[in-house]
Amino acid sequence: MNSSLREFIKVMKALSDPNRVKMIKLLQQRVLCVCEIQEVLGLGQSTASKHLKILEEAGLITYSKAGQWVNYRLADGARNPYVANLLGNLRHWLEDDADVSALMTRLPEIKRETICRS
Amino acid sequence: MNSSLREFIKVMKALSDPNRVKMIKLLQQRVLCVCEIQEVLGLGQSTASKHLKILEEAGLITYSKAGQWVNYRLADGARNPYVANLLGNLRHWLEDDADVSALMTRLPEIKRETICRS
DNA sequence: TTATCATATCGTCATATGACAAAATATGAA
DNA sequence: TTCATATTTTGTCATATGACGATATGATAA
Repeated sequence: MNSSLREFIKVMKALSDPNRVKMIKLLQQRVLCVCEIQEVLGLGQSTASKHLKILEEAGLITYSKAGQWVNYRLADGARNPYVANLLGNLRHWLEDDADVSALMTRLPEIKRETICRS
Repeated sequence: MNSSLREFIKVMKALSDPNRVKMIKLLQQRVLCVCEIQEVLGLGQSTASKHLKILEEAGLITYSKAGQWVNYRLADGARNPYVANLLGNLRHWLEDDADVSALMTRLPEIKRETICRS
């Protein structure tokens, strides 16, 4: 079990940026590729990719390659029960935030086929 | 209820520094004044004070003045149940971290009367 | 008042962070 | 092969963070 302070700090830092928190909230809805996330959040492509890497290194999300796409999804809670608890908390924590709510509303309109070209 | 993304980020940032996390762990044991915290963590006085302010502004701790001393303690969980849950989590999260364990062991030896002069 | 002690704030500096554009990789199609 | 697409990596820059010392504030004691 990995409960070092260093790991804890990594998780907290990962959740210290609004865009990364929004990414977690989005991924709690469904699996997403980088370009979908980039589109919803209005970020540069490299910026989105970098944020996703930070979340992945903190153990909060995982990815799998599917052809030219990289699918990101929430990590399952098996690795660390405290992280699992925190992510569970986060499912409801930001329900009254206007920005986050707006994202949740817009997410169903975001379709990979519309954004990406293949 | 205060569940805005901005408040959430403030909490995460407050917990993104090792010294501040240690302060929370120490305050989970007992009430402490600034000079005790400064001594245990080996920080400069201004640095300790500044970190405590950040924790206070995030709603994680509170303080009360007692003469020339300022007593810091954990905030009760009433303000935000998610924060309360997180702090509860933190009671056991870092049990196997060597640095934190060492602090816990040393804390009983730290007495305000020994450090402060009055 | 003056002196002392505990704490807070300010100024400065080195490092960390987050943004973007540009270049590098990797995959799939022609 | 060549081209286009999706993603990652790299470089640069402005801002944020954390450290300290010096100074300011606030309370107690003489």
